[in-house]
Amino acid sequence: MTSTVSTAGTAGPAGTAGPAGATSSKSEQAYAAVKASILSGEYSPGYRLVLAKIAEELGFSVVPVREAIRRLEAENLVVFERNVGATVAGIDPTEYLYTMQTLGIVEGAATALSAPLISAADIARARAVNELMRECLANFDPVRFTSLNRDFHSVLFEHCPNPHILDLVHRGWNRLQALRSSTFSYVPGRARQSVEEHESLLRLLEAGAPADDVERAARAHRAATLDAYLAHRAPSP
Amino acid sequence: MTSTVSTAGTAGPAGTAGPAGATSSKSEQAYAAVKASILSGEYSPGYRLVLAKIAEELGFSVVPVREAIRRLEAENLVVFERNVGATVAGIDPTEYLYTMQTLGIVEGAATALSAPLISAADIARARAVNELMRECLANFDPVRFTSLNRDFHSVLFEHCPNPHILDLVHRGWNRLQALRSSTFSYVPGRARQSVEEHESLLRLLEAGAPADDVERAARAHRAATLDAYLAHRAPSP
DNA sequence: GAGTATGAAATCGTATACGATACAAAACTG
DNA sequence: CAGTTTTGTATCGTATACGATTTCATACTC
Repeated sequence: MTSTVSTAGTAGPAGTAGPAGATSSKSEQAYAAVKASILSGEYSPGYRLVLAKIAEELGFSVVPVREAIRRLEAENLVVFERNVGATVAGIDPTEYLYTMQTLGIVEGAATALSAPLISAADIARARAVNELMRECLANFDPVRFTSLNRDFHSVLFEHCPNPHILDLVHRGWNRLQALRSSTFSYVPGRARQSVEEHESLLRLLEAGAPADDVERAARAHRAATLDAYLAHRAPSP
Repeated sequence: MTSTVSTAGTAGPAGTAGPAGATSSKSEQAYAAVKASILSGEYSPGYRLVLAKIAEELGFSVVPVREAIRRLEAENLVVFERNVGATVAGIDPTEYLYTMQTLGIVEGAATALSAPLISAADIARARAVNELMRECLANFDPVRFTSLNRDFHSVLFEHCPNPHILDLVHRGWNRLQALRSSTFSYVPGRARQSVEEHESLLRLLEAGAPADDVERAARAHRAATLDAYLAHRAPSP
């Protein structure tokens, strides 16, 4: 591998095209950079993404940056307005509802499809994460709690054999992460209940429950979070 | 009326869809034009999309065309290869499986969410379409059958109040349409069975069945099509 | 003659340039 | 002084240009 290309090598060009090996294009890099900034929170919701500015920061021209941003738009991480500009997708209760509902559906399916492929080691791993979440409850650490929450669920759906579904799940999680929905949807009593539901889910998986049951449970888990948020916020018109 | 294209499915950026006649940007136009060509079958799977050529045809420069194509790539309607070019997404049994499975999930959910909003008139409309499909069976008209099939299901999920889910459903259908999966998945006995399942679905809706039942039925309907295809093709390794 | 270097053509990726649009502030008018 | 017009600036949208990469055909070596 290390051997540089140099002259045409006899080495079979067969399918190398290593996804990682090939230096990524600038639009790829820009995409990765901006996405990372959004997910990390450096660019918070509402942040104005000025093409020229980002291009300058990265040392690229605006063209690849524009492409990157439109790609992020397709993932609903930024909002683009014609002749005005792009901003990091912001919080909106309705959108939150849509996103949570959609994620509940695709994540439920992904988890159900993963279920038969989850090993005892996976479950142990997830349980360990869940215990750390329990600690966060005591320490009042919602940021870490949210991060661990994603880790927990990742273990449950990561074996999903259908990449399309998996992609949708990741998009949903990314969107929530970009919205920084942690502080937003961190309803007092809910977090504790969530941890308990996680444990139930794990027991269901350990018992080799039918896919249908797993799906229902996973979906209900998310619906409960959504409902808690809605109830928490409903009183005020 | 002939056009089944349904402009939905990933509407313009920022959900504009501005009917106010705001002239769309060239990249919008290019997007719409190329998308239409793919869905209509003018550009079949495997067709090579050369930027300069399309740009010339439309009278634009390559930049907006490139943007349009990358957007279509995000919808899985075209495949882009670095430094090589774009081609219309082709048929691949595995991809077909992934797509059908995913569509089954999101369409099932969309239909279930629509159910309470479907009127008697909607059902009558759907039933009329289904009768036309029955005629196609006699006339051996798989192309029209497939087109009507989309119309039928559109009636059932179009009231879905969650636009994210609706968008995913449209994407799935578009992808199948681009793949021209009709000829591909038109398994002899299956079409007739499909029409009967449609009738069952309508009766379920008329009876005001619980959302869960509707969802299960809609999903099973699609799974049955997929299974028929798999069984039809399975014998040969 | 099989397989490998070499070169030319096609196409993409990105930079730069400029016109178009939108928003805001200043100037004007009654 | 309120409302309207004008002007200015920031930013986007698209065209054009050129270097980079791939691909294919050709010539070459053993």
